[in-house]
Amino acid sequence: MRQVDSKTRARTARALYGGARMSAQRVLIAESVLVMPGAFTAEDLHRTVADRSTHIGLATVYRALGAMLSAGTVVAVGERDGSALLAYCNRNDHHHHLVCTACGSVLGIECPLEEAVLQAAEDAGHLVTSHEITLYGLCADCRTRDRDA
Amino acid sequence: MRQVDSKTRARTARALYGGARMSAQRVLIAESVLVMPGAFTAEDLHRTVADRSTHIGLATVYRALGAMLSAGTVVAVGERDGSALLAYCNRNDHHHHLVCTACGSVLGIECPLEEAVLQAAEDAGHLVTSHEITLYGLCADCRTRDRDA
DNA sequence: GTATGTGCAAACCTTTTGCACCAAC
DNA sequence: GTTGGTGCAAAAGGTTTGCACATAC
Repeated sequence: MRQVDSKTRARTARALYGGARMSAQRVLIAESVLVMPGAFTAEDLHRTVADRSTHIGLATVYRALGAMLSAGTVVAVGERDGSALLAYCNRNDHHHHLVCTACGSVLGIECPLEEAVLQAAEDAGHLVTSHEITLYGLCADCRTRDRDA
Repeated sequence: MRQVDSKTRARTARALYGGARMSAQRVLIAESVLVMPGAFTAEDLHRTVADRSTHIGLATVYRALGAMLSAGTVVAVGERDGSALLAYCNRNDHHHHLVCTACGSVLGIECPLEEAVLQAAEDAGHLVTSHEITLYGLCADCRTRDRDA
Protein backbone atom coordinates (compact mmCIF):
# COMPACT_ATOMS: atom_id res chain seq x y z
CA MET A 1 0.00 0.00 0.00
CA ARG A 2 1.23 3.48 -0.85
CA GLN A 3 2.49 5.52 2.08
CA VAL A 4 0.32 8.49 2.90
CA ASP A 5 0.99 11.11 5.50
CA SER A 6 -1.40 11.70 8.38
CA LYS A 7 -2.72 14.93 6.88
CA THR A 8 -3.84 13.14 3.77
CA ARG A 9 -5.41 10.40 5.84
CA ALA A 10 -7.27 12.97 7.90
CA ARG A 11 -8.50 14.73 4.77
CA THR A 12 -9.72 11.50 3.25
CA ALA A 13 -11.44 10.55 6.47
CA ARG A 14 -12.99 13.95 6.98
CA ALA A 15 -14.85 13.60 3.71
CA LEU A 16 -16.86 10.76 5.22
CA TYR A 17 -18.05 12.79 8.18
CA GLY A 18 -19.06 15.92 6.38
CA GLY A 19 -16.51 18.29 7.84
CA ALA A 20 -16.61 17.43 11.53
CA ARG A 21 -13.64 17.53 13.86
CA MET A 22 -11.21 14.73 13.23
CA SER A 23 -9.66 12.39 15.78
CA ALA A 24 -7.30 9.45 15.41
CA GLN A 25 -10.22 7.13 16.16
CA ARG A 26 -12.45 8.67 13.50
CA VAL A 27 -9.69 8.39 10.94
CA LEU A 28 -9.30 4.71 11.72
CA ILE A 29 -13.02 4.11 11.65
CA ALA A 30 -13.36 5.90 8.31
CA GLU A 31 -10.51 3.88 6.83
CA SER A 32 -12.11 0.69 8.10
CA VAL A 33 -15.38 1.64 6.44
CA LEU A 34 -13.54 2.03 3.13
CA VAL A 35 -11.92 -1.36 3.65
CA MET A 36 -15.15 -3.24 4.30
CA PRO A 37 -15.93 -5.43 1.29
CA GLY A 38 -19.62 -4.59 1.30
CA ALA A 39 -22.48 -4.29 3.75
CA PHE A 40 -21.53 -4.46 7.41
CA THR A 41 -23.01 -4.17 10.86
CA ALA A 42 -21.72 -1.90 13.61
CA GLU A 43 -20.26 -4.98 15.22
CA ASP A 44 -18.47 -6.00 12.00
CA LEU A 45 -16.94 -2.57 11.73
CA HIS A 46 -15.90 -2.57 15.37
CA ARG A 47 -14.14 -5.87 14.87
CA THR A 48 -12.39 -4.63 11.74
CA VAL A 49 -11.21 -1.52 13.55
CA ALA A 50 -9.92 -3.69 16.39
CA ASP A 51 -7.99 -5.84 13.92
CA ARG A 52 -6.29 -2.82 12.45
CA SER A 53 -5.40 -1.00 15.61
CA THR A 54 -5.75 -0.66 19.33
CA HIS A 55 -9.12 -0.97 20.96
CA ILE A 56 -11.75 1.64 20.20
CA GLY A 57 -14.98 1.72 22.17
CA LEU A 58 -18.10 0.36 20.53
CA ALA A 59 -19.95 3.52 21.49
CA THR A 60 -17.41 5.53 19.54
CA VAL A 61 -18.03 3.38 16.49
CA TYR A 62 -21.77 3.95 16.81
CA ARG A 63 -21.27 7.69 17.17
CA ALA A 64 -18.96 7.81 14.16
CA LEU A 65 -21.48 5.80 12.14
CA GLY A 66 -24.19 8.21 13.19
CA ALA A 67 -22.11 11.08 11.85
CA MET A 68 -21.53 9.29 8.56
CA LEU A 69 -25.21 8.45 8.24
CA SER A 70 -26.03 12.12 8.77
CA ALA A 71 -23.43 13.09 6.21
CA GLY A 72 -24.95 10.57 3.81
CA THR A 73 -21.67 8.81 3.12
CA VAL A 74 -22.88 5.66 4.85
CA VAL A 75 -26.39 4.37 4.26
CA ALA A 76 -28.61 1.69 5.74
CA VAL A 77 -29.10 -1.11 3.24
CA GLY A 78 -31.27 -3.52 5.20
CA GLU A 79 -30.77 -5.71 8.20
CA ARG A 80 -29.30 -9.05 9.18
CA ASP A 81 -30.16 -10.96 12.35
CA GLY A 82 -31.58 -7.94 14.07
CA SER A 83 -28.64 -5.67 13.32
CA ALA A 84 -28.73 -2.79 10.90
CA LEU A 85 -26.80 -3.42 7.70
CA LEU A 86 -24.83 -0.43 6.54
CA ALA A 87 -22.68 0.33 3.55
CA TYR A 88 -20.37 3.02 2.30
CA CYS A 89 -21.97 4.81 -0.61
CA ASN A 90 -20.47 7.61 -2.65
CA ARG A 91 -23.35 8.03 -5.05
CA ASN A 92 -25.51 11.03 -4.47
CA ASP A 93 -28.26 10.34 -6.93
CA HIS A 94 -31.44 8.55 -5.96
CA HIS A 95 -30.91 4.81 -6.09
CA HIS A 96 -31.23 1.58 -4.13
CA HIS A 97 -29.08 -1.41 -3.24
CA LEU A 98 -28.76 -5.03 -4.04
CA VAL A 99 -27.16 -6.92 -1.18
CA CYS A 100 -25.50 -10.28 -1.71
CA THR A 101 -26.72 -12.56 1.04
CA ALA A 102 -23.59 -14.70 0.73
CA CYS A 103 -20.69 -12.23 0.80
CA GLY A 104 -22.42 -8.96 1.66
CA SER A 105 -21.27 -7.10 -1.41
CA VAL A 106 -23.47 -4.20 -2.34
CA LEU A 107 -24.43 -3.03 -5.78
CA GLY A 108 -26.22 0.22 -6.46
CA ILE A 109 -29.23 -0.06 -8.72
CA GLU A 110 -31.43 2.46 -10.41
CA CYS A 111 -34.72 3.16 -8.68
CA PRO A 112 -37.26 0.85 -10.27
CA LEU A 113 -40.26 2.91 -9.19
CA GLU A 114 -41.32 4.34 -12.43
CA GLU A 115 -43.33 7.44 -12.85
CA ALA A 116 -46.31 5.24 -13.62
CA VAL A 117 -46.32 3.56 -10.23
CA LEU A 118 -46.07 6.81 -8.31
CA GLN A 119 -48.73 8.28 -10.54
CA ALA A 120 -51.01 5.36 -9.79
CA ALA A 121 -50.66 5.98 -6.07
CA GLU A 122 -51.29 9.63 -6.71
CA ASP A 123 -54.42 8.84 -8.68
CA ALA A 124 -55.69 6.81 -5.75
CA GLY A 125 -55.29 9.91 -3.63
CA HIS A 126 -52.10 8.83 -1.93
CA LEU A 127 -49.05 10.98 -1.56
CA VAL A 128 -45.86 8.97 -1.50
CA THR A 129 -43.26 10.79 0.57
CA SER A 130 -40.57 8.14 0.81
CA HIS A 131 -39.85 4.57 -0.02
CA GLU A 132 -37.42 1.81 0.78
CA ILE A 133 -36.33 -0.85 -1.62
CA THR A 134 -33.76 -3.52 -0.93
CA LEU A 135 -33.02 -6.46 -3.14
CA TYR A 136 -31.37 -9.55 -1.72
CA GLY A 137 -29.72 -12.20 -3.76
CA LEU A 138 -26.41 -13.51 -4.97
CA CYS A 139 -23.76 -11.43 -6.68
CA ALA A 140 -22.06 -12.74 -9.80
CA ASP A 141 -19.05 -14.11 -7.91
CA CYS A 142 -21.04 -15.95 -5.28
CA ARG A 143 -23.37 -17.27 -7.91
CA THR A 144 -20.48 -18.77 -9.82
CA ARG A 145 -18.92 -20.14 -6.66
CA ASP A 146 -22.26 -21.65 -5.72
CA ARG A 147 -22.62 -23.34 -9.08
CA ASP A 148 -19.09 -24.75 -8.99
CA ALA A 149 -19.38 -26.09 -5.46
CA MET B 1 -72.41 -6.54 16.09
CA ARG B 2 -73.88 -9.85 15.07
CA GLN B 3 -73.70 -12.55 17.70
CA VAL B 4 -71.48 -15.44 16.79
CA ASP B 5 -70.94 -18.61 18.75
CA SER B 6 -67.55 -19.55 20.11
CA LYS B 7 -67.08 -22.28 17.51
CA THR B 8 -67.41 -19.81 14.70
CA ARG B 9 -65.06 -17.43 16.45
CA ALA B 10 -62.51 -20.21 16.89
CA ARG B 11 -62.82 -21.16 13.22
CA THR B 12 -62.34 -17.59 12.09
CA ALA B 13 -59.36 -17.20 14.39
CA ARG B 14 -57.81 -20.49 13.39
CA ALA B 15 -57.55 -19.27 9.81
CA LEU B 16 -55.05 -16.67 10.93
CA TYR B 17 -52.72 -19.17 12.53
CA GLY B 18 -52.66 -21.77 9.81
CA GLY B 19 -54.32 -24.59 11.67
CA ALA B 20 -52.59 -24.47 15.04
CA ARG B 21 -54.23 -25.36 18.33
CA MET B 22 -56.66 -22.71 19.44
CA SER B 23 -56.89 -21.08 22.88
CA ALA B 24 -59.13 -18.35 24.21
CA GLN B 25 -56.15 -16.00 24.14
CA ARG B 26 -55.33 -16.74 20.52
CA VAL B 27 -58.94 -16.17 19.52
CA LEU B 28 -58.89 -12.77 21.20
CA ILE B 29 -55.57 -11.87 19.68
CA ALA B 30 -56.76 -12.88 16.20
CA GLU B 31 -59.92 -10.84 16.58
CA SER B 32 -57.87 -7.88 17.73
CA VAL B 33 -55.67 -8.18 14.67
CA LEU B 34 -58.77 -7.98 12.48
CA VAL B 35 -59.94 -4.93 14.39
CA MET B 36 -56.72 -2.96 13.98
CA PRO B 37 -57.29 -0.13 11.51
CA GLY B 38 -53.98 -0.65 9.76
CA ALA B 39 -50.35 -1.23 10.58
CA PHE B 40 -49.61 -1.91 14.22
CA THR B 41 -46.77 -2.80 16.54
CA ALA B 42 -46.78 -5.71 19.00
CA GLU B 43 -47.32 -3.16 21.72
CA ASP B 44 -50.32 -1.64 19.91
CA LEU B 45 -51.88 -5.05 19.56
CA HIS B 46 -51.21 -5.90 23.18
CA ARG B 47 -52.96 -2.71 24.24
CA THR B 48 -55.93 -3.41 21.99
CA VAL B 49 -56.25 -6.92 23.38
CA ALA B 50 -56.14 -5.52 26.89
CA ASP B 51 -58.90 -3.05 26.05
CA ARG B 52 -61.13 -5.82 24.79
CA SER B 53 -60.59 -8.35 27.53
CA THR B 54 -58.66 -9.42 30.57
CA HIS B 55 -54.92 -9.18 30.62
CA ILE B 56 -52.92 -11.35 28.24
CA GLY B 57 -49.16 -11.54 28.55
CA LEU B 58 -47.04 -9.62 26.10
CA ALA B 59 -45.02 -12.78 25.42
CA THR B 60 -48.20 -14.53 24.37
CA VAL B 61 -48.93 -11.75 21.92
CA TYR B 62 -45.43 -12.06 20.48
CA ARG B 63 -45.79 -15.83 20.15
CA ALA B 64 -49.17 -15.50 18.48
CA LEU B 65 -47.76 -12.91 16.09
CA GLY B 66 -44.91 -15.27 15.31
CA ALA B 67 -47.42 -17.96 14.38
CA MET B 68 -49.36 -15.55 12.15
CA LEU B 69 -46.18 -14.36 10.47
CA SER B 70 -45.27 -17.99 9.78
CA ALA B 71 -48.75 -18.61 8.44
CA GLY B 72 -48.40 -15.51 6.27
CA THR B 73 -51.62 -13.92 7.46
CA VAL B 74 -49.71 -11.12 9.14
CA VAL B 75 -46.80 -9.47 7.41
CA ALA B 76 -44.09 -7.00 8.34
CA VAL B 77 -44.67 -3.69 6.58
CA GLY B 78 -41.81 -1.62 7.91
CA GLU B 79 -40.89 -0.16 11.25
CA ARG B 80 -41.69 2.78 13.47
CA ASP B 81 -39.47 4.03 16.30
CA GLY B 82 -37.52 0.81 16.47
CA SER B 83 -40.57 -1.44 16.61
CA ALA B 84 -41.62 -3.73 13.83
CA LEU B 85 -44.73 -2.57 11.99
CA LEU B 86 -47.10 -5.41 11.15
CA ALA B 87 -50.37 -5.67 9.29
CA TYR B 88 -53.04 -8.21 8.58
CA CYS B 89 -52.92 -9.19 4.96
CA ASN B 90 -55.26 -11.62 3.21
CA ARG B 91 -53.78 -11.30 -0.23
CA ASN B 92 -51.68 -14.21 -1.32
CA ASP B 93 -50.30 -12.79 -4.51
CA HIS B 94 -46.98 -11.03 -4.64
CA HIS B 95 -47.39 -7.40 -3.69
CA HIS B 96 -46.12 -4.65 -1.40
CA HIS B 97 -47.54 -2.07 0.96
CA LEU B 98 -48.04 1.61 1.22
CA VAL B 99 -48.17 2.74 4.82
CA CYS B 100 -49.78 6.01 5.79
CA THR B 101 -47.42 7.74 8.18
CA ALA B 102 -50.30 9.69 9.70
CA CYS B 103 -52.95 7.09 10.46
CA GLY B 104 -51.14 3.83 9.81
CA SER B 105 -53.57 2.58 7.21
CA VAL B 106 -52.09 0.09 4.81
CA LEU B 107 -52.76 -0.25 1.13
CA GLY B 108 -51.59 -3.16 -0.97
CA ILE B 109 -49.86 -2.18 -4.18
CA GLU B 110 -48.73 -4.14 -7.16
CA CYS B 111 -45.05 -4.98 -7.25
CA PRO B 112 -43.38 -2.22 -9.24
CA LEU B 113 -40.30 -4.30 -10.03
CA GLU B 114 -40.81 -4.93 -13.66
CA GLU B 115 -39.35 -7.77 -15.56
CA ALA B 116 -36.87 -5.31 -17.02
CA VAL B 117 -35.32 -4.46 -13.69
CA LEU B 118 -34.92 -8.05 -12.62
CA GLN B 119 -33.56 -8.90 -16.04
CA ALA B 120 -31.00 -6.13 -15.73
CA ALA B 121 -29.77 -7.60 -12.46
CA GLU B 122 -29.70 -10.99 -14.09
CA ASP B 123 -27.66 -9.66 -16.98
CA ALA B 124 -25.14 -8.30 -14.52
CA GLY B 125 -24.81 -11.81 -13.17
CA HIS B 126 -26.86 -11.24 -10.07
CA LEU B 127 -29.57 -13.54 -8.89
CA VAL B 128 -32.31 -11.70 -7.03
CA THR B 129 -33.87 -14.03 -4.49
CA SER B 130 -36.02 -11.62 -2.53
CA HIS B 131 -36.79 -7.96 -2.16
CA GLU B 132 -38.48 -5.57 0.18
CA ILE B 133 -40.38 -2.51 -0.88
CA THR B 134 -42.24 -0.21 1.43
CA LEU B 135 -43.76 3.08 0.46
CA TYR B 136 -44.49 5.68 3.09
CA GLY B 137 -46.77 8.60 2.58
CA LEU B 138 -50.23 9.93 3.25
CA CYS B 139 -53.43 8.09 2.43
CA ALA B 140 -56.28 9.90 0.70
CA ASP B 141 -58.10 10.65 3.96
CA CYS B 142 -55.12 12.02 5.81
CA ARG B 143 -54.10 14.00 2.79
CA THR B 144 -57.48 15.69 2.66
CA ARG B 145 -57.47 16.29 6.40
CA ASP B 146 -54.01 17.76 6.13
CA ARG B 147 -55.04 20.12 3.38
CA ASP B 148 -58.11 21.30 5.28
CA ALA B 149 -56.27 21.87 8.53
C1' DG C 1 -52.24 -38.53 27.79
C1' DT C 2 -49.48 -35.66 25.12
C1' DA C 3 -48.22 -31.92 22.66
C1' DT C 4 -48.82 -27.16 22.66
C1' DG C 5 -50.05 -22.61 24.63
C1' DT C 6 -49.64 -19.29 28.72
C1' DG C 7 -47.73 -16.30 32.26
C1' DC C 8 -44.09 -14.40 34.50
C1' DA C 9 -39.71 -12.85 34.91
C1' DA C 10 -35.31 -12.92 33.48
C1' DA C 11 -32.23 -12.87 29.68
C1' DC C 12 -30.68 -11.08 25.32
C1' DC C 13 -29.00 -7.91 21.97
C1' DT C 14 -28.48 -3.86 19.66
C1' DT C 15 -28.22 0.81 20.29
C1' DT C 16 -28.17 5.05 23.14
C1' DT C 17 -26.73 7.99 26.87
C1' DG C 18 -24.55 10.23 31.21
C1' DC C 19 -20.47 11.67 32.82
C1' DA C 20 -15.71 12.64 33.56
C1' DC C 21 -11.77 13.23 30.79
C1' DC C 22 -9.09 14.37 26.75
C1' DA C 23 -7.89 16.54 22.41
C1' DA C 24 -8.71 19.24 17.98
C1' DC C 25 -9.20 23.61 16.36
C1' DG D 1 -10.07 28.07 25.89
C1' DT D 2 -14.07 26.12 23.99
C1' DT D 3 -16.32 22.72 21.56
C1' DG D 4 -16.72 18.30 20.40
C1' DG D 5 -14.96 13.33 20.62
C1' DT D 6 -13.80 9.17 23.73
C1' DG D 7 -14.23 5.52 27.06
C1' DC D 8 -16.69 3.13 30.21
C1' DA D 9 -20.55 1.45 32.16
C1' DA D 10 -25.17 1.66 32.77
C1' DA D 11 -29.68 2.24 30.75
C1' DA D 12 -33.07 1.72 27.39
C1' DG D 13 -36.18 -0.70 24.58
C1' DG D 14 -37.94 -4.36 21.76
C1' DT D 15 -38.03 -9.21 21.50
C1' DT D 16 -37.03 -13.95 23.05
C1' DT D 17 -36.74 -17.71 26.24
C1' DG D 18 -36.79 -21.02 30.46
C1' DC D 19 -39.72 -23.04 33.35
C1' DA D 20 -43.72 -24.53 35.82
C1' DC D 21 -48.47 -24.84 35.00
C1' DA D 22 -52.74 -25.18 32.31
C1' DT D 23 -55.46 -26.80 28.49
C1' DA D 24 -56.88 -28.24 23.60
C1' DC D 25 -57.13 -32.16 21.06
